[in-house]
Amino acid sequence: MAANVKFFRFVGGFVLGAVVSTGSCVAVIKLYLENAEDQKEKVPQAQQDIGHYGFPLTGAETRFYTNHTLSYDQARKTPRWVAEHLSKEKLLGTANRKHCKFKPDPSIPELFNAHNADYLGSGWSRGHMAPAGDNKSSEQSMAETFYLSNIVPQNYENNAGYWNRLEMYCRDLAKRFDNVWVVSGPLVLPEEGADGKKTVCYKLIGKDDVAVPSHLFKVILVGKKKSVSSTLGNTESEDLTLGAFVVPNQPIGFDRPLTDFQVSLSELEKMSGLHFFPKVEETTPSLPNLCEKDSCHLMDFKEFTLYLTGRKVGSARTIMKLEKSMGELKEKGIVPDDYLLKLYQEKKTELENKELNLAQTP
DNA sequence: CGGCCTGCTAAG
DNA sequence: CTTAGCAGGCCG
Repeated sequence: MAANVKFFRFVGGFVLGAVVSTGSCVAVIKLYLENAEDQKEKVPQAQQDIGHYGFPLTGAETRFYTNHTLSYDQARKTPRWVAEHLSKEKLLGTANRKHCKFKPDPSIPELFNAHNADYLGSGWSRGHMAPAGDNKSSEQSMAETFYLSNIVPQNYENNAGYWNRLEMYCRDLAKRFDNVWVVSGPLVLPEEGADGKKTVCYKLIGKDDVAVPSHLFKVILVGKKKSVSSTLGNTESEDLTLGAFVVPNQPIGFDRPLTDFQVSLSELEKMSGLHFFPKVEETTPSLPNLCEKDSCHLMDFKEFTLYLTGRKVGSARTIMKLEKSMGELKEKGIVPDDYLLKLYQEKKTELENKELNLAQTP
C-alpha cells in the first residue's frame, strides 16, 4: 500500500533571528519572515554566507496522515507529539487491526526510521500514540497508525492496562461532548540524584537507538456546542474544558485514579517544550478542569475485565475458547452482565451451527 | 539456508 | 481493547 501522506512544508517562511548586543547587554531580536524569492535582497550578506549550503533540517515539521497528525523526533525515532480529533461518528465502524502491520513510516527518511527489529525482544512493546481503536471507521487510517512514527517503546502492562483504559476514557468522552481533541506523546523527565542535581537518562533500544520514554503525556481538550445569541444573530460556539496528564511508563494498578497523574497545562508545557492548542490559549487563558466537569473515571477492575471478556467472546473461534473466556471470568469472581450474557448466547449459537456444518460436510 | 508472511495462541 | 510469540508455508 502506497503511503497516502500529505506533507506540508512551510518552506516559504525563512526565519532569521539577528541578535544585536547593546551597551547594556540587552538583546534585541529582529525577525525576518521572508519568501524564498525575497531572501537575496533583504537577508544580510553575512547570513546569506552562513546559509550558503543551507541550514540543518530538524524533520520536526507537522506531518498529516488520514486521521492523525504528528511531529517526529529524528534523534529519538519516536513522535514528539501526535494529535487527533475524536467524535461519536468518527469512532463508529468495523475496521480490524488484524489487517494491520507495524512498519517503518514510508514517508520518513530511512536514516531516521525505526524498525520492528528495534522493538522485538527489547522488553518494550510498541505503543500507539494515536490508538488503532480510534480508527474503526477506516482501514486506511488505522493502518497508518501502525507506522512506527506513531509508536513509542512502552511498558507492556502499561500499554495493555492503564494507558489502554485512558484511551478508552477519551473515546467515552466523545459520547458526552461534541468534540474531543487529544495530543499524546513521550517524555524523558529528569531525575534528581543523591547530590540534588538533576539528570536526564533514558535507554535506547535496537540498532536504530529508539529512545525509551520515562513517561507518556496526554492532553485532552473537549468542546460542547452551545447556541449564542448576539447582535449578529445566532452563532455556534462551544464550551471548552481541558485536562493534562503525565503517566509513568511502567505498570500502574487499578488503585490509581487518573487525577493522580493530572498536571497543569503549563507544567506539562514546561516539561515537554510544547505549546498546546495555541489558538485556544490566545482567547481563553485558563480553561475549566476536565476532571471537575467530567469524571476522569477510568474503568475499574470489574468493568475492564467484563469489557475484555466481551472482546474475547466476540472473537472466539471455537466453543472451547468461548467457554474458557467465560470460565476465567467466573474464576475472578465476576458475574457477567446482561450485555455479556447476550453476546455469549449469540456467539454460542453461531459456533454451534458452524461446528455442526463442519461435521456434516467432510 | 535465511527472510518474510499468515494464522493461531497466550496474556493483561 | 492492548500486545507478543511461535509454527508452518513460501521463496530466492
